[in-house]
Amino acid sequence: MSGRPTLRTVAAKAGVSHQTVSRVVNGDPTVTDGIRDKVLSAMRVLDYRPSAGARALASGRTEVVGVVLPHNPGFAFSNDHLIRLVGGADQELAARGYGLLLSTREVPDDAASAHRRFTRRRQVDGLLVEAGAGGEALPALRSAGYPTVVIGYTDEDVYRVHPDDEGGAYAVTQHLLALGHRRIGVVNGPVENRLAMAARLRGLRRAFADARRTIPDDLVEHGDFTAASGYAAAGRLMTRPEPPTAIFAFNDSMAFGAMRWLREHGRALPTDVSVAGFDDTTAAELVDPALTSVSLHSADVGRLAARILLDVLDGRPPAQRENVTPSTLEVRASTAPPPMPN
Amino acid sequence: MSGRPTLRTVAAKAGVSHQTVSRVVNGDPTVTDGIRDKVLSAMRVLDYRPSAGARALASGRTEVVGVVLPHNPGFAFSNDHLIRLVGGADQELAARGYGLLLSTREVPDDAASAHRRFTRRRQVDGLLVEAGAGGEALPALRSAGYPTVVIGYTDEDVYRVHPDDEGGAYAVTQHLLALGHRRIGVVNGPVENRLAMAARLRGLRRAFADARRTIPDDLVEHGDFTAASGYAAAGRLMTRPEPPTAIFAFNDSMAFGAMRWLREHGRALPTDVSVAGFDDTTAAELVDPALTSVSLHSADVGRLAARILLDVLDGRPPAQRENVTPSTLEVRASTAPPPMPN
DNA sequence: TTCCTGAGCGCCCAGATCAAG
DNA sequence: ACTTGATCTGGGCGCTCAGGA
Repeated sequence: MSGRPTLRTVAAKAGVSHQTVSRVVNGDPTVTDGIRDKVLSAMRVLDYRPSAGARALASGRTEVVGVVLPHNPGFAFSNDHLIRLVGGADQELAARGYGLLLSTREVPDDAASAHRRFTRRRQVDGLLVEAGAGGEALPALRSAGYPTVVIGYTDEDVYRVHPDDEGGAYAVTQHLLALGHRRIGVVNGPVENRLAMAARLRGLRRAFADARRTIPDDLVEHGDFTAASGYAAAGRLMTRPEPPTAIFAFNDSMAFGAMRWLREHGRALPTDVSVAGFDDTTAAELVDPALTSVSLHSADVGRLAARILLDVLDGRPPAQRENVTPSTLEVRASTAPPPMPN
Repeated sequence: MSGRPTLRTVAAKAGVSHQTVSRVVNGDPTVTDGIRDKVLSAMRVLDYRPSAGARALASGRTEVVGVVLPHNPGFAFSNDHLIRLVGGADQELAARGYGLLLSTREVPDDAASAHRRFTRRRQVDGLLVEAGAGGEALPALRSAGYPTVVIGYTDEDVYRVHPDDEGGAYAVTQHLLALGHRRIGVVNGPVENRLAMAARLRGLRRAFADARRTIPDDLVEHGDFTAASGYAAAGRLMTRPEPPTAIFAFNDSMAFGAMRWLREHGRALPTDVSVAGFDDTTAAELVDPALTSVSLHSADVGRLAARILLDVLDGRPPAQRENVTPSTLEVRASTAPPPMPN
């Protein structure tokens, strides 16, 4: 006597069997129109709502996917990226009637905790895992039989989706070369993201090669994605005997740090030195000069990852494991031709 | 023959009844130690995992709460705020064994859609709703019997949690007054957020009153939380006969817009004009000069909202409907004493 | 074809049972 | 024989699926 109507309550009211009501609820096309109307109006009158729990129990599917995100404030991934990722995934999942069970994870912590929250209770049909949040747990997930799509880069042989980091870096480099820059300083990212960083370096090298220019190999510095590390890297680059005329930082935060170093040391932006970033965070267009950066279109990444997972769940797995979404160069005021040598 | 072990499988292996296994799983203290050990080892050997669906069906509770967020890129709420909110809520929910089902919502859209995704299928025990994402649907939710906690401001008589906007605005104003500013221009936010904006105005007025200063009532402009509107508002403020010496924008984006206007019109920051914002987004410390702003400690807001919802679900509802989390002033380089009149 | 019937899915709850004090 | 505490038994939560009418 919980009060809520069930399939059978509705069936009794509509004068049909519970199974017929089930067919109506699930949009079975073999239901006669007259019966369907009767059932629908009974459902409306009783304010019937199906029970996800009962359905999950009987069918073995929950129609919910788990999303595992890293959650380490101010490090590695921008909040902009994460929230757009989730928004895109949610949009795609909602369109197909799926729910999104979220688990954030403090990144240095017990390895498998976030996934286990889902899989230990069998509340999800599959998983979307941000690479930084749990690449190391993938074998366990696979053996547990959970279809998984990784968002980002991984060595594991799983479905994965990532933005076109190589293409983005290519576009930045090409843009800087076209402006006339020859000595381009690079602020590389941390080893935790070595696969994404490798892709960006490939794009950089390819752009130099296509322009038939030799890449100055003494101009790569490392940072850890924080503004402070970008500041320090800019200092190291600019105090070399032959400093660069442009700095390409592998994320926006480091680019902002580099801009700060340059301003504090009397360089005019962008006339003395150009700066470009990566990720196109909201801050990029708010700083002065606005930062040229690569937009990853994070919502598209989330959408595609969700679509692939749903396709796998529907039994039509995509042909390729690795899927790439386009990224685009956003040219803003922070990049300009290098100063004339005189 | 799905393969997965059930309570009864474990029971058979351990030589006890299924109900005893259930008691072990649920931590019933009346289980004898010897039996508990036998059951636990059987569970381990069989890799038993409880089925959330079956449990939900039998108990009527899902141990999942729904979180409804607005999702309108670049407007009204910063991504920083949202993601920290969710992170805090998730942390609290996870600690009590609850899951977090997320639904993002494009804000101008069909009113109740996001909540209905949860409630129509009865997959959640309660809801956390961002005020901007669904205040208008609250009566419907309440009548449907879903315990709900609103994050933000609302006129409805529901549990709600919001940061101390009034205190934050008080702190900013007091800070500016202490620096010597008398004419403080205000860039107010949009009417959609009128309750939060009213709280900030109260803080502003109280600070003037406590300092025994009269508030210049001709220095309030409106914006819509975008940088462009902050830019325009700054223009209107600074071209008055007696322009302000400081601008207090009711969010960071508008503050950035104001900074841009000031720079483009030859004002030195902060020596000619001070600027303060609200929300303390990541961009605040990346711009130059770094922006003085009010930190809302969004994760704390999310945590408290989750805790209140869980308390309601546990049958021990808090005494008060309205709950406020502290916000703090982050003083940075964008605020300084006004120029000496000469 | 369209609809119906019956048997579970894996769990929780209530009441029955059984060992001890 | 009469509590008290630990364990067991049966029924049913609301749905889907297979097979029959």
